[in-house]
Amino acid sequence: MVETFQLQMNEYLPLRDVVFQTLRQAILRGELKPGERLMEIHLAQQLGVSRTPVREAIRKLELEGLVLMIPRRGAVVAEITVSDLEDVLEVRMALEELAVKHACHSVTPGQLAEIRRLAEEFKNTLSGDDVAACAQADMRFHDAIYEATGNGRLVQILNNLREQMYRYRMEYLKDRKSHRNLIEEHDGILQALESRDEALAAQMTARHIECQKEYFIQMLGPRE
Amino acid sequence: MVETFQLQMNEYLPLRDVVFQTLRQAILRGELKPGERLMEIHLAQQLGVSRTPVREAIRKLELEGLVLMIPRRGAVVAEITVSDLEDVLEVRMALEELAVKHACHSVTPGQLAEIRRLAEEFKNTLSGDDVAACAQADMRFHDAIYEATGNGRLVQILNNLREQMYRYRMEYLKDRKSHRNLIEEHDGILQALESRDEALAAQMTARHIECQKEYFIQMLGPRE
DNA sequence: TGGAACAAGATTGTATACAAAATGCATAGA
DNA sequence: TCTATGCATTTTGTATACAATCTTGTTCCA
Repeated sequence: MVETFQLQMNEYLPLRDVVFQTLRQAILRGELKPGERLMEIHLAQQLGVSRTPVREAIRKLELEGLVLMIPRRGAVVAEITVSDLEDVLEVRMALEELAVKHACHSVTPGQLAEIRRLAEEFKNTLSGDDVAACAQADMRFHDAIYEATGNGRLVQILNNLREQMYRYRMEYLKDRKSHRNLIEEHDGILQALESRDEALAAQMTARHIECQKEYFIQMLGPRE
Repeated sequence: MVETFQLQMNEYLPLRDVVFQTLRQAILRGELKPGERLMEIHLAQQLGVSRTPVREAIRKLELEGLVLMIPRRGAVVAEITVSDLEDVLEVRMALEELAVKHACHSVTPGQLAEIRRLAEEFKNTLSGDDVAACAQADMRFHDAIYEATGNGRLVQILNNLREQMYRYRMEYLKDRKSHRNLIEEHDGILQALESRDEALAAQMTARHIECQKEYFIQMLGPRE
């Protein structure tokens, strides 16, 4: 099985960053599967670069937890167990609640309008078939809320936690049965933000995460 | 000004990891100051290794946000502003509360005994003069609580957030006026855990963080 | 047939080499 | 004196080289 992920050299970026992003996406999207070994020479040849940028990219993936380093054996794509996923979701729940509560009193009218627009945009993508576009739109909606907190560190951690679950979110979005709930949940969060009701916003957000959690666990439970 | 941080090659670890930990500590402890450039050859020579492990270490520091990469100019130690510190503390507050509440119902009697022992040990170190030892003991006390949650991701993030503030915590611990409060706060948390009172535990933890926050802000406020 | 020992190949860890870019200084000209 | 230009130096980005280690497969012996 020969994977073929291409480097996209749009702008001038160091190769290591391009390789990092390429490998990162390949892992998060499941093109590189858990347990698979990342061998430097092979990756380098496939991407048309030398080992050096590949190694540096792997160092970053290592810190992010996406690959596991085994000394003198190299990197393997990290497994994600149900238990890992539950751990991540528990932290995410706490931080998403923090974010939305914070946003309730820090969001500007302009940001609120943007969030409203993004919620609408998300609804529109759901009617289409492009799951990746849905994921993008969903991400932008939530990002707008994160940004409204003005807490850069919170934004960074939440982004990271969300991306840990990219694969599973895609499955969730593919399932049309979840669409109705998603729209309602986003609307709920939006309304809570508009009325600046912290408690309600937290509650809506918690439900939003909880629904995903149940789906993931149901999806993964039987397998492992 | 010639910095002299030595590599400590206790066990067999890849050089890149030794370099990473060495540079990381040097930054967190303030030996490498914000704004300072990290030049590969110099660091390599100083540490007695080649550029390769140094570069790989820098890639990890970059992802962690401890250094800032400027393309074709290299790495500089990231600035930490008061605002950054407040951001970190806000996230930490939420996650410390999550951890202690979780621990309230997941801590085993054995773990509780260990936490009690570590609280005692912390008190003992406070009577001495070794600030680093105090920091260690404090860390172990909190780690034991984190571990009691059984949530590996939460442990990892909390550890990381705590280390972001290493420098400032040291100042806090040096100030003998804070000792009395610290002991009381730890006792409060311990008692809440023993009675498995989630609300009280969260409240005690919040106060613990809040005190540190006030100290840090008071300390840094005038300067920047 | 089973297992241990050894050898060949593959892979990582580290060092070094080389090219491209950025910086800084010196010098020339207005 | 001030500015601009060009050259030398420094530094990064990438590639390659070499050694240490691990894996694997084969052979030999019990």
